[in-house]
This record gives sequence, C-alpha cells and structure tokens, in this order.
Amino acid sequence: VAGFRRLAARHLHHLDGIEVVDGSVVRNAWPEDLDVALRDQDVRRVARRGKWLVVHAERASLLAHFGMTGSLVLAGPDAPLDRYHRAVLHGDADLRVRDVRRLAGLWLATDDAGIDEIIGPQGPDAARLTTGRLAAALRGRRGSIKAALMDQRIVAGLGNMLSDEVLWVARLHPGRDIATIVPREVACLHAAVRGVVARSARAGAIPRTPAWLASQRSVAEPTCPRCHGPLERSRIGGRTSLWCPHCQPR
DNA sequence: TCGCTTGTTGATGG
DNA sequence: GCCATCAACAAGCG
Repeated sequence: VAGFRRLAARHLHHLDGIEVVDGSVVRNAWPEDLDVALRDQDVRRVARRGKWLVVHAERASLLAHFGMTGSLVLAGPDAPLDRYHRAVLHGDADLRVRDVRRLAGLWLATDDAGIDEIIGPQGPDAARLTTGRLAAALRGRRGSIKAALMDQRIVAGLGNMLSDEVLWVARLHPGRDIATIVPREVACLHAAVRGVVARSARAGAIPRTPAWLASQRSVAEPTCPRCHGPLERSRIGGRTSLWCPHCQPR
C-alpha cells in the first residue's frame, strides 16, 4: 500500500472523475454518486493508514482497501482494460484499481469523521511504531504474538507474510504467548517491525530476495535463509505460518 | 475435484 | 470480556 500511495501521490494531482467498471467494488455509495462527489477537483493529499489508502480531494475523500490481491496500476488512456480492472481514477494520468479476487473495495467519505468510521479502530501504524507504543498495544493481552501482529486494532499494516518476516527477524516463535514476552523481546520485535516495514515500503512490495524468509514461501522444502535448516509450516491465527524451529524456539 | 492462497468480518464456543 | 476457530466473501492455480 505504501507503493500504491507513492504512485497516487506522484500521478494523481487532479481528479477528473472515477469510472467504475465493476459496480461491486464500490462499497458504500452508488458508483454514480462516487464519481459526482469526487470529480473535477484537486487532490490535496494522498495518505496511507495501515492497509488503507486515503485520497483527500477538495470536497470528499476516496478510501481504498486492496484485500489480498488488489493493486493500483498506472495505465495509459488507451491501454486496454482486462477483466480484473474494477475502476479507473481519471486524472493527470489514469490509475486503475485491479483485483483478481474482488476482495478490494472503494469507499466514499465526505469528512474526517466519515473516514474514521469507515476505517474503524486501528492500532499504531507499523511504519511509525515505537517500542513504547508496541508495549502498550500488547499489554494485558493473551494469545499468540502472531495473531496480535496481524490484528489491525493492535498494530496497523501487518498481514500474514509481513508478520512471519518480522517474527523471523526478531527470532520469536509465531505461537509464542504474549504474556511471556519480556521487555528486551518487545524492543527486538519493534526493531524488526520497523526494519522489515521500511524495506518493504521502499521496495513497494515484500522482497522475495534470498535473504528474506518470504523467498521460501512457496518452496516445496523451504529452508531458513539464516541457519539453512528446514523451516516449519503450521496454522496460527487461522493462517499459514512459516518459521524456523532453530532460530525461533518456543 | 480438492485444497490452498498476501485480508476482513461476524458467529460461535471456551 | 477476551481469545480461538470457522465460515464467508471470491477466483485462480497446481
């Protein structure tokens, strides 16, 4: 989403209008109303809040959430639409919302309160996390650390893959009970979140280079990029976790 | 055909 | 009240 934000900030200084290709992508308005509310105005600011993209225009804001497979792509005006393009933001250039699985969505907000209401409760943003904020967010909680990292109300911006990456860097077992984590480990976890998120955001995606755990994600017999031992897969917090039993002991 | 997948939400049960 | 699990959403892939 950080990459999508950069793309929009660079190419979307003015909104001519929003062309909705697949009506189901607009979640809280009729496509015509979304277009009417946002057309023919300058873009004041493009912000990211956790996994949300917020385009602040003069009279209203457009919110986008990309689900698992959604993306924002730059396209020339004459580039053909494919079946996965759901909407086109017409401006200085065209930005298209593309999504294979249709879990991405667009929302219209007419003021700041509306934005907050749509996004709902969010924890501190992973990219601006501090050790103190992380400690506060985890305080008094039970359950696995991985489920907490993926919970947007606790820390905003981390999903399944980034959480695995962060825990691997911090050498913490994904199933580790929050109640047993000591301050030194919280500090280590915080450093891992900041480092992993900063490098991913800069790249515009989670790097799949050999030094990253993510490089082993879809490998049949994954091995640890650090100790080269075999990695384990298990289900934690309802999603598949990849972790190193040697580097991340329970 | 089955089981899996980078996200979120709501129901249900402990 | 908090937490875990599951189903649903949806479509592609091996």
